[in-house]
Amino acid sequence: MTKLLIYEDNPQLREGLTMLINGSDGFEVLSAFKNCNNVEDEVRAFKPDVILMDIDMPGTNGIEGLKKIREIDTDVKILMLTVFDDNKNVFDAISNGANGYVLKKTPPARLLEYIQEAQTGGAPMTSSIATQVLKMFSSLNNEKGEDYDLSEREKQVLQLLVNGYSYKMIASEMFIAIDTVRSHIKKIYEKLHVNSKSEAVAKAFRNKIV
Amino acid sequence: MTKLLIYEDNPQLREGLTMLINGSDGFEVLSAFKNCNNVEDEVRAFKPDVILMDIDMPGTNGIEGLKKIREIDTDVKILMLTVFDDNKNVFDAISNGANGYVLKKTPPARLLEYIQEAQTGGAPMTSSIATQVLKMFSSLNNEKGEDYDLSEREKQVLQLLVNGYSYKMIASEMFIAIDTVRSHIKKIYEKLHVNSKSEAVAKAFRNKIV
DNA sequence: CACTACCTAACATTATTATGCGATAGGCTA
DNA sequence: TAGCCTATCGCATAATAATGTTAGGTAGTG
Repeated sequence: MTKLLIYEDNPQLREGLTMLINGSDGFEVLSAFKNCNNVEDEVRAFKPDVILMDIDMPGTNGIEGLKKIREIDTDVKILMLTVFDDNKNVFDAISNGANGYVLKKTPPARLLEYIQEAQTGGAPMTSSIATQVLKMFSSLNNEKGEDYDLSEREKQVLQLLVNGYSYKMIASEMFIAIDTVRSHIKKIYEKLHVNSKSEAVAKAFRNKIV
Repeated sequence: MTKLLIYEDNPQLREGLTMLINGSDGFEVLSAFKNCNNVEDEVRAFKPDVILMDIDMPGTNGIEGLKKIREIDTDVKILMLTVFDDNKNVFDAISNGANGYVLKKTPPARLLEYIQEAQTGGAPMTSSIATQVLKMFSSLNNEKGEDYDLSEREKQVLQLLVNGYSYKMIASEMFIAIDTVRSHIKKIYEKLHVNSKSEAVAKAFRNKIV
């Protein structure tokens, strides 16, 4: 028997969800609340298996509720419910340990499947949400800032600077004179609009040039 | 009519998938291949809507195939098929622009739904895969390296170094003598096991101390 | 061909860093 | 209370880095 708590401010939806779930074999709604103001106490008292959490609620919203719950319980499965596949909320929900994220318009039968999946360790997501997640993921790795038009040689020098090499070491590593290293670095500083090694290194990291 | 290409080395599964999909209204398998050796030409020739791509194939594997396709076509939907929800592959697939990732044991009916979802811009995922993705996501933001036992004051100094401040500037910013700055920095270098500003800055970035 | 960008190199000067040694003072704790 | 850590400051010196200027050779482009 899967035991649930529901947090949803809209009375119709709250009632509807409760009836749907209670009318299904193997599911039981322990209680349903219209806000998260006492979410910690409630979770502690009811010890649910799965929590359905609306994102958009007056007072303590769903993300806040999620955080509060995760402070006292890292095991209970939390399924976020939302009307929109809004980028910011998806990100916040995920980074705060939500187990799934589904749109409210999900058909009842599918919703029950999702609850089941969440309980057994899955991470059910409406596919439009999943798209958001994938986009965030790939953008995380591909966000390269400007590359400042560094020439090949300049990039090599910068890379060595980042690795902590001194001018002397760079010169010997690249088989060029130390004065040439100076020239390159001067050019790099101009292009990056900096005027010290550490600034250049910092900029290299921030813009993922390295 | 959704037009598909299939890449799958196992003949039984390849035939099975083809028959399943061709036997379903609205779907048509244009062709099925046992490896990705000529994937670019094939995709250009057939112009499919969706590609089913096995991960584990001899020769060019599914991830390589994915990359090759993405070089010539960023629109076609690519659904990765795999036996295991293996962390590394999931990550690679996602960062290279896969549109979905499903286990081979997915029931046929569900697989057809997934294909449909992928075609309409969704990102279908088996929920165990989604769990992987969420874990990766939250770990990305929480991975802090060692903090090297820097004192409060030392962290402040390091932060300013990262911001490109010179000793002089740090001194005036922190209202202390430049020689004190020197002392702090010497201590920081000892703790980080480095011996130059740029190395310290690099280490700060790498270990997310800043 | 003139122009531009890049890589190379040298010389000179000043500024900044790195390092060593020493010292005072406050706070914590065994 | 003695011992330890942190934060503060000073002095001195050697090593590096930053900046300015100049310049030869190569390659590509309008």
